[in-house]
Amino acid sequence: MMNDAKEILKKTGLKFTENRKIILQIFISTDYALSFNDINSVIEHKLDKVTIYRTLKSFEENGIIHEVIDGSNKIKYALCNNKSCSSNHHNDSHVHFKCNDCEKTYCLDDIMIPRVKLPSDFKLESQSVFIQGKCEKCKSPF
Amino acid sequence: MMNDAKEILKKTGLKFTENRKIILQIFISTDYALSFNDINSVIEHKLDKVTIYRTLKSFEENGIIHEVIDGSNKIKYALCNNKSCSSNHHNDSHVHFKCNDCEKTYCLDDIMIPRVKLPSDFKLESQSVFIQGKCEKCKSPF
DNA sequence: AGCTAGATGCAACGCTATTGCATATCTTAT
DNA sequence: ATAAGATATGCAATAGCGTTGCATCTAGCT
Repeated sequence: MMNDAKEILKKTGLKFTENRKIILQIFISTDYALSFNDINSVIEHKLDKVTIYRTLKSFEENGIIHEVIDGSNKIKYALCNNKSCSSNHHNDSHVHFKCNDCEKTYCLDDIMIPRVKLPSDFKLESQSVFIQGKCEKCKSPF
Repeated sequence: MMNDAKEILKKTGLKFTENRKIILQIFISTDYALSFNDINSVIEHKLDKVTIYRTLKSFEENGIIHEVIDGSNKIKYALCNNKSCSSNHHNDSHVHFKCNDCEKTYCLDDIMIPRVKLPSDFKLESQSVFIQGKCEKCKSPF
């Protein structure tokens, strides 16, 4: 079972601490990208903010989560479901969808990204697609 | 000649001031997206920062520039070359390219964006493609 | 020239995120 | 099980980006 916090942390060599378990489990049980504030609310401000920020950084550096860009001007992170994420390189070239109503941003890992043909003076290294719209819950008023 | 600051401002109904002319001309003569700091450097800190921020906001609200999301967690703006931008709505669904070396972000207005097929529970409202790599200058070491 | 809405500048503030340092905790070796 | 070393945590302070309130100034009209 890959979605076990302890297993995931063990693989990275990071120390297994209560705080990290708590934060990682929030990621595991959430299907959208999380900001500092999202996490802080869930844990009801019980951890120091520096701890949260540093935890997120170290998770990212160890290939557990990746940064999600959604124009909110806040750093958001989501679990790396892709096995090819590592400490050196994130393979996060997938579709990100942000709901304009609830502001939640989802990783759509399963959607194929069509290749864009660039002018020859640009060298492509990674490509992601960012879509805005309405998510299922916000689409219908019920 | 559409690239005349006075002409552009006249169309919006915004007052034509020296500050706005200066800032708008920076956009006209730059081919990549500009942050507050980019602008502030060019004008050598001669304007109050509030003025710059408010100028950018009003330019955006009047369809002159649009926000460019490039993961820098700073607001960047670029000229709306698309005629369909207005005070109500920006038609900025085009490719953005960010150079991982020089950090400059370009709007590639001429590149066609391939449509992505979304799961049926998401409703698409706008789509942009964000590419990272190396720009011409940074690609070759000369 | 004078009037008025809108533009500007200054001061203060709020929020996000980071750094330095002292203390606490995990992990490994004994 | 314990001690030692490496790493994680918390507190205080700080930096950077962006905004708001308010007083003053100016563009553009009559």
